[in-house]
Amino acid sequence: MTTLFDPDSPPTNQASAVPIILDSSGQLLGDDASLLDGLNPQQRIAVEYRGPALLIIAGAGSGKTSVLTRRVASLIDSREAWPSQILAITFTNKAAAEMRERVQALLGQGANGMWISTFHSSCVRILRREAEKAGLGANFSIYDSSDTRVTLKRIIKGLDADSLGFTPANASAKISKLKNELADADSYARNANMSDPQEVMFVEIFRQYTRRLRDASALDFDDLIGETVYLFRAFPDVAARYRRQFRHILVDEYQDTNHAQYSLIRELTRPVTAALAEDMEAQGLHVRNLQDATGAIPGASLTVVGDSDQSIYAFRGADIRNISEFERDFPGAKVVLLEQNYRSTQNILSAANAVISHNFDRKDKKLWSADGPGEKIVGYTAYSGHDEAQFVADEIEALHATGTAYRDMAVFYRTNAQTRALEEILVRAAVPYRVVGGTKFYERAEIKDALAYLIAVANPADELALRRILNTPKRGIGPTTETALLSFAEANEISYRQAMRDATALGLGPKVTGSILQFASLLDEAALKLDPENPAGVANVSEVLTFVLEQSGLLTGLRNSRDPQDEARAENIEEFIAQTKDFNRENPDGGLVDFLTQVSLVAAADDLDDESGTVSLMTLHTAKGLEYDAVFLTGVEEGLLPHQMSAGEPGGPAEERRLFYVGITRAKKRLYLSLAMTRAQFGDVNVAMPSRYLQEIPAELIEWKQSPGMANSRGGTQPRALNARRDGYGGGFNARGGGNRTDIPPGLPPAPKPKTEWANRITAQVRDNGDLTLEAGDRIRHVDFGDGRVNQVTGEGTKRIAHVQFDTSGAKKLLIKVAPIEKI
DNA sequence: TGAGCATCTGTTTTT
DNA sequence: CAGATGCTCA
Repeated sequence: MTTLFDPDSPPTNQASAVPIILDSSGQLLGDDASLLDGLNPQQRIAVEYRGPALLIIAGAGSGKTSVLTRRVASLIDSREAWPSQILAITFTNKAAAEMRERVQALLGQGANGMWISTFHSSCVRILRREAEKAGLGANFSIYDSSDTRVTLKRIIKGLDADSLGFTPANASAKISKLKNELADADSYARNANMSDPQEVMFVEIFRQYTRRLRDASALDFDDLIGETVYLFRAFPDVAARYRRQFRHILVDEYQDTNHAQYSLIRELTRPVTAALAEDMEAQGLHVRNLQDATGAIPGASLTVVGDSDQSIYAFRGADIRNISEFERDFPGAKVVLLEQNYRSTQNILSAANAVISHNFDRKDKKLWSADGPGEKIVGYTAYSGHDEAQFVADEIEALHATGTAYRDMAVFYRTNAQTRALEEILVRAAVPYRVVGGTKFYERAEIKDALAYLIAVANPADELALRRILNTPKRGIGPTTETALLSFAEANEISYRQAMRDATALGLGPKVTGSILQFASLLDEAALKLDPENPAGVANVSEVLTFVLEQSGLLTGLRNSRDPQDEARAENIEEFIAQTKDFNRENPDGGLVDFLTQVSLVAAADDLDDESGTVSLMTLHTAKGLEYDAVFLTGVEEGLLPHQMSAGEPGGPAEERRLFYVGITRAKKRLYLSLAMTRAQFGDVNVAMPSRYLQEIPAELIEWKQSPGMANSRGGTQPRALNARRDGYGGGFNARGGGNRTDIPPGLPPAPKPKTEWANRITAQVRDNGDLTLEAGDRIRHVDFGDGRVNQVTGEGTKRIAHVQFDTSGAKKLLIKVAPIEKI
């Protein structure tokens, strides 16, 4: 596509070898001065140091993004590198976009040609470009974890492997782990104990999985990295081209890289032999000014940034040794330590330091701030998850009232399941919020269906996509027909798609045969629209989408359905159409494959919208790299943080502690730690204990609004009476030992349980006060807060909000439509 | 073929 | 509790 390199007079290669501060012309100093503005001495070194390898140990909030962007800007500004010679790897696409923006702002000019992206995006870009050598079509599909699961499920079923204890989940975890170590089925088989039937079976599963993906011309997330490494290893000339191109490689969040990613970086930073350099020169790829005395091209200069205290992705294969042994890996590497924190108050940092110091086996590092102690950390022990949520909602409102914008607040939790209680209460309390990640837009069934149509058009070999939409919308092709097609394809060694075109030969009923043929030609017709030879011109993404939706009747089917949920699904699809139009506008040259790539690689944190005036809810993992004025860290309980599942794993509790540490250090001014004494899980209510990590925070840093002790003491204050109802577990918490959730407080009738009472449904759908109108002066009764007086009503239509002064529970905001209230 | 109902099972974090 | 699976019946 584009040239890999600015052909005219590439700058010198000296950058990677000679530590310079000043260019001979002296120009650097002048321009760089502004780039160094406001940096502390360590940060300056991190920006200015030049050499083959630099490790920046950047504590939380130590301004590493700023350092990284200035470093990139200074490389370009000083003409040590063209933008196209820089490869910067970030953790999320959002971080990449932000970095690009900031570099551009610093340079005041286009920094086009820089590769700033995630590992995965960079690899896709390389693999699509080199598809032929990699043995793939340039239109290869990218399988996400659910695609992997579906594929494995079929394999396991076919092999009857579930009897040996295999599930899609555990098989995919194991395969992923191996791929992160750059192992494949064959290399694994060589070392496996093949007298163990389970091992034999696993090898077979792995083999079939690999085969299916290859047949479908698909790669999973792990393959994207691994295949790129294999590509470089198998084709030294290809590797040489990229080594020649990327003279400066920067990797953020290095502590979370796994072995495959590490290997990729190693491949990219190797020198190019004199012979290969000459080959390139002969092909017109200029190398003269990159060569050293021997004619070789020295390895690219590598900068990595990380903090081993924030390593939280071991479960994904992240190897903390990549960073802890960096100096051994890259002898002569310069190490810079950034410890001064510009984000949080000292109280927050002291808590963070205290917690993390309980991890042994780490280099001691103490974050400090020049900004003073700040507010104390607020602790709260709730009676239940709902009570905790109510505390969060109340505090959010209080902060909002005193001037903190909603967008500057965030609520963190360990597991996605915890959002339920939080959402329910936040909706009722009319707090504008947004769940970051979680069930993502693209994971919705109807969107996956629409996507599968696009994938089937782009990559005819992708059997998975094809089978997903074979009978969506219903066209009378059931499982029987599906398998018939499958065995027909296998018997004749043709693709599934081709089998569909040849459906007449299957001898099925005329009706079914007709639908198959019609479906097949629908897809073929759509594919024709993308053919560059097509005289009508190549269709863009939204045109293709509109075409398949219309022809298949997917959207109209949903619109005409009488299932009320289908209305929302239709809206989602319309939203999806709108997104493809946006994509067309923003990427006039972008084709269908580009769109699908983008969709496959969006991360949870990517869709964070800074402009939105809403509170952000997210997992602790998603929170990495972000910061907020006020942070609510919820569910600080044994079993949740640290999570039960981590207990058995080596290094588990230490990693959970780092997770807690990451959460704490996101907070700039205020930090709230909350826990619940009982938590509803899987329909059960369990008694929870305060997290061990709480005790690691010096007591004087926390001000408990309700301490674990207070909440335990019998008849303790109950400032939030949420536990009063809800099928009984309210008064029952005193009965320790757990499990007795059916305790009915004496005096209450044996709960006839009205059907709308089932709590954990998004309230907006269950409870509906309809046309209930309230005005100032009305008295109301609330299920949890008791009686109160309406002071004011604001908002319109379904978003009307009552501001209520309760007799015993204080002032609250309530979303009238969904709040559990009645007029009295 | 597919809709509707009963049972069972899993229960972390994510590119 | 939610999602998946398996069963029966139209």
